[in-house]
Amino acid sequence: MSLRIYNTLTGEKEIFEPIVPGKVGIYLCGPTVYKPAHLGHAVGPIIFDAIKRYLTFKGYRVTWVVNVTDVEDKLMAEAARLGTSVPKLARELEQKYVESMHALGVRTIDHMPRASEHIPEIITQIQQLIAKGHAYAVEGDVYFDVTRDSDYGKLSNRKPEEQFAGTREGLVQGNKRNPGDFAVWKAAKPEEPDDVKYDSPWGKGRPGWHIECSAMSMKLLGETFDIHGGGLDLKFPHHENEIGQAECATGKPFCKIWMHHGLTRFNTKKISKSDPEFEKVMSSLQLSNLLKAHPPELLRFLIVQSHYRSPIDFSDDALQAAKTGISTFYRLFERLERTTGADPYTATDGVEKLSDQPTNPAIAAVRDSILNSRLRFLEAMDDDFNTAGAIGVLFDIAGQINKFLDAARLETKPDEPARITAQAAGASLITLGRLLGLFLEKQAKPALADDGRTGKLVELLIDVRKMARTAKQFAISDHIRDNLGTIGIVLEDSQDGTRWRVE
RNA sequence: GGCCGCGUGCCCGAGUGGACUAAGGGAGCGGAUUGCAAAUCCGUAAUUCGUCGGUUCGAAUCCGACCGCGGCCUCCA
Repeated sequence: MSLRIYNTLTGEKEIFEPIVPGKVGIYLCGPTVYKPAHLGHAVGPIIFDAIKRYLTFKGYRVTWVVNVTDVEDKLMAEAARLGTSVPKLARELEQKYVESMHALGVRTIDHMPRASEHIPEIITQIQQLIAKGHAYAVEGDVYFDVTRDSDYGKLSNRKPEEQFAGTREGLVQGNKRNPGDFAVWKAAKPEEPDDVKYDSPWGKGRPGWHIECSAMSMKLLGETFDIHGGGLDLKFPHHENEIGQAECATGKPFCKIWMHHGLTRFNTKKISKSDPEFEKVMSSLQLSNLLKAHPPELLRFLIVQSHYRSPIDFSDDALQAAKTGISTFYRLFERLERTTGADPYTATDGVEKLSDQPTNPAIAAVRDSILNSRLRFLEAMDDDFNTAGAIGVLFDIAGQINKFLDAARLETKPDEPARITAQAAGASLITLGRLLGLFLEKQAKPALADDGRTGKLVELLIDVRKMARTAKQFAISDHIRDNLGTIGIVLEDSQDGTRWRVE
């Protein structure tokens, strides 16, 4: 089965064939670092991290680039408002962004180029555009001429001449030849700070919003590369303009596949900067706040649980449901460690490594069933990175392992072949999950904050409760369990004794 | 006004012409297990995929109309 990817450019799922066999170049539009990142900013990185993991698993050598736009009008305004400088603000927010991404398991980015460090490349590209008649300079500004680009609009299916008649408010014409033209270079104004004024053939100024992506992607990935991604809201104008600039400058196709992910919604609405509720909603959706309130893996799970092209409705209910769901895996991993004596997070050999030698039917059944699920997982991923379908398979596997463990009773009945099977099954599950960036490392279990004595006290209570149960003094035993429950200590009785955990 | 997308059980969410007698999760209910719970396992819900038509031997899947929701049209991940 071959990998198919939905390409916005053609509107179809296409069989993926890299430009250079065995190698894949990916560019994802990263943040403009002028405000703290919110949940929506994590969607692209999370799904592309999973995409890179999967492509790497399939044997491709992948180079993944995420830009940082650190010279831009909004940044200047925000820096002025905060009484700080643009570079200082940009570095601060970039640092926070990188930390958040790392916490979320996004660890496969190869390059994070900054716009401010690619001014020469940007200027070169603008010069190419001017030389070929695709851009023109007016009073220190340089504009891209959309009328000189015959297939401008092919990504978003727009024709510039038809575009502006019914638009909400007429476009500002200014010095532009056509209303649809856009700036590739902006002249500096005298009152602007010196650290955002760059020398250029057109005087001091700074790049327009789209040009940094064309310049940096081509520098790192070549003039034509495989995959360009970003949020659906960037399709027009940002990506359309990138294509225009890049292809007019080089005369070559810019990017083969365009992938756009869905937007995060809150109260069934997109988180939009023009929303009057924006600021209020923002603080609750700010990544740094969310990451303080919830395990990062939960947020990742929530995002990867729906298909990347669908919008994600974020709510406390959704978060709670995801939390309950993912705990199925955590419980299973604990159970595996308990019953096999091996930490599934460090295991490597999955069930596919178990021999086909005739063995007992239960072992053969769980092995075959997991092997089959593994295939379904890969099929889902091959179908336009259907992470939602893939997670469904993960739940199936967890059920299969639990069932096997229920039957094998390893807690009370040592059985080496069954133990090895359980261990391998767990490794298979974790390995597949890691293709989605899940189960990267063991979750810190909620624990009692103390010097160890409280734990001993809990053990003592469990011991007393056991005496009560033996004597059928259930009022006493239930009193102990119920009241420990109210302070977040959950008791679970089983054949091999009573376990407790903190919630 | 133009362009694009979506509408699947109580909720979320896969599936996009025949292997669908429509994954999976959450909630609910029933059962196994348990002294009772918890955890785990098993079972249970859409004769139906917004509505109405059409194409087809066959449609949740393709086409058309309509209804509803959302996105973009130079702030956006």
